[in-house]
Amino acid sequence: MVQKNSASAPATRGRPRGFDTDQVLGQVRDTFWRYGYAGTSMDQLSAATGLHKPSLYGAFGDKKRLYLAALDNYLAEVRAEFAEAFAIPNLDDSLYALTQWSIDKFMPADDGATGCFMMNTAMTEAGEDPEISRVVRESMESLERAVVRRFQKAIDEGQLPAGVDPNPLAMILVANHYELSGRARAGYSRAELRALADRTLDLIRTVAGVAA
Amino acid sequence: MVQKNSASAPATRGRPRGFDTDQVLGQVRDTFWRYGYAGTSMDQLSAATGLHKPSLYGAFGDKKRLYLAALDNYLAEVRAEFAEAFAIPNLDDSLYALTQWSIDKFMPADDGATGCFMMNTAMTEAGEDPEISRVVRESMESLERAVVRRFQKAIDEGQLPAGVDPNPLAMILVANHYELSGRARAGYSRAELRALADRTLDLIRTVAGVAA
DNA sequence: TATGTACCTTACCGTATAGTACAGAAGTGC
DNA sequence: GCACTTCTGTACTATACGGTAAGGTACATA
Repeated sequence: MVQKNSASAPATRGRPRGFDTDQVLGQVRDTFWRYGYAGTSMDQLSAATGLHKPSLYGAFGDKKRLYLAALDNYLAEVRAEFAEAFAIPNLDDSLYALTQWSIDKFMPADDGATGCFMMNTAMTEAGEDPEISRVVRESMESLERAVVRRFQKAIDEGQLPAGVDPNPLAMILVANHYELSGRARAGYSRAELRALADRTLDLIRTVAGVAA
Repeated sequence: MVQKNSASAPATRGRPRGFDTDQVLGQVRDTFWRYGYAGTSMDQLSAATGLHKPSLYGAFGDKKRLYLAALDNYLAEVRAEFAEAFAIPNLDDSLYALTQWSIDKFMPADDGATGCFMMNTAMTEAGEDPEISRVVRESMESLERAVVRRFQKAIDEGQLPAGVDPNPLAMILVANHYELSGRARAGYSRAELRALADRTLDLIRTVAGVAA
C-alpha cells in the first residue's frame, strides 16, 4: 500500500532515493504526534525530516497520504511489539510487559510526544474522514482479537481456569490501554500510570480467578 | 472564569449583547467537536454561530479562549447530567442511565459529531498546551471521584456488600466511558456500544459480588 | 433627550498554509 | 559515454488563516 525503500531494492533505473523511508516516516510520525494532524504544517514536516517539500510530495503524495503512511508505520510497529509481549510464556509476565510497553511508549523518557499516536491524532480526524475512521476501527478490533487470543492461550495452557471467558478479561485490558494513553497525555506521571496498570492487572486476576 | 449572559443580568450600561452566550458556545462546541481545534477556522465558527468575527473576538478574546469557554460549557453540562444519573436511587438503574447517557451523547441520532468532545479535541492539544492538559486532567479526576462516591453511596445503603472496595469498580466504569467515546468516533454502532456497556456493567456486578 | 457604552458590520492586514513549476544534479542501465 | 529516470533545491502561487481598524448603531442610564 505504501512505498517501500529500505527493504526491497526494486532495481529501478534513475537516481535512487537519498533518504530512508522508514526513518523519515518516524520523524513525520513524531511531529504529527506532538501537534496533531491539522496542527502540523508541511513546513514543519519538512524541517523535521530534513527533506524539502517537493521530496515529501514526490514520495508520499499529499499531506493526508503522508499521515496515513506514518500511521501505518506506527501501527505495524505497535503490532510487532505487542506480539513480542504476547509471546512471553507466563501470562502475568506477558501482561506486565504489555502494560509497561504501553507506558514507555506513551510517556517517553526524553520529552517526546505523549499518549498513543493514533488516539491523539486519528481520533480527531476520524470524525469527518471515513478512511481514517476505518483504520482506527480496524486497529481497535485487531488489538482486541490479539488480546482475546492471548487469554485463550493461557486458558488452553492451564494458566487460567478452564471455564473462564476470555472476553471480559480482554475488555478490561483493552480499556486500560486506551486509558493509559489518555492519562499520559493529560500529564499523569509514569508512576501513576504504572499504579493504574497494576490495579488493572490485579482486577484481571480477580475476575479470572473468580469466574472459574 | 467565563463571561455569563443568559443567567445573570449584571446591569451594565451600553447596548446589551444581541446573542445568547450559551447558545453560541453550543454552536462553537459542535463545530470544534466535528473538526477538532486546529481543524476549525474562525470563519467556520463565524458561519456556525451567525456572528461576525469581531463579535466573537470581542466576547471571548481569541480562538483558544473561545475553545476553552466551549470546553468549560461542555464539562459543566456533562457534570450536571452525570449528577442526574447518579441521583437515581437504585445502583443498577443509575449506572445504566450513565452509560446510556454517554452513548446518546457520543452517538447522536442526527448526524452530529461523535465521541466525547474533550477526548476528540482537547487530547490532541494537550500535548503542547499545559493549560488544556490541566483541564483534561482535572476533568478526569473529577469524573473518577464522582464515580467512586456513587459506589460508596451504594455500599453505605447496602446495595453492595459492605467490604467492597469502590475504587476498582470506578476504574472499570471510567475506562468504559472513555472507550465508548473512542469507539463511537471509530464508527461503532449504537447497538455495539450498548453491548459493550452492558458487558461492562455485568463485569462490575461480578466484581462487586465477588470481592465482598 | 443627552450621553456614554458596548455592540454590529465591512473591509482589511500580514502571515502561514498546502501544493507546484522548473531547472539542475546524480545515479543506473545500455 | 550516453540516454534516461528520478531525486533535490529554489522560488513561487493562490488561498485560507487568525486577528484587527474604524465607522456606524442600538440600547440603558441619567
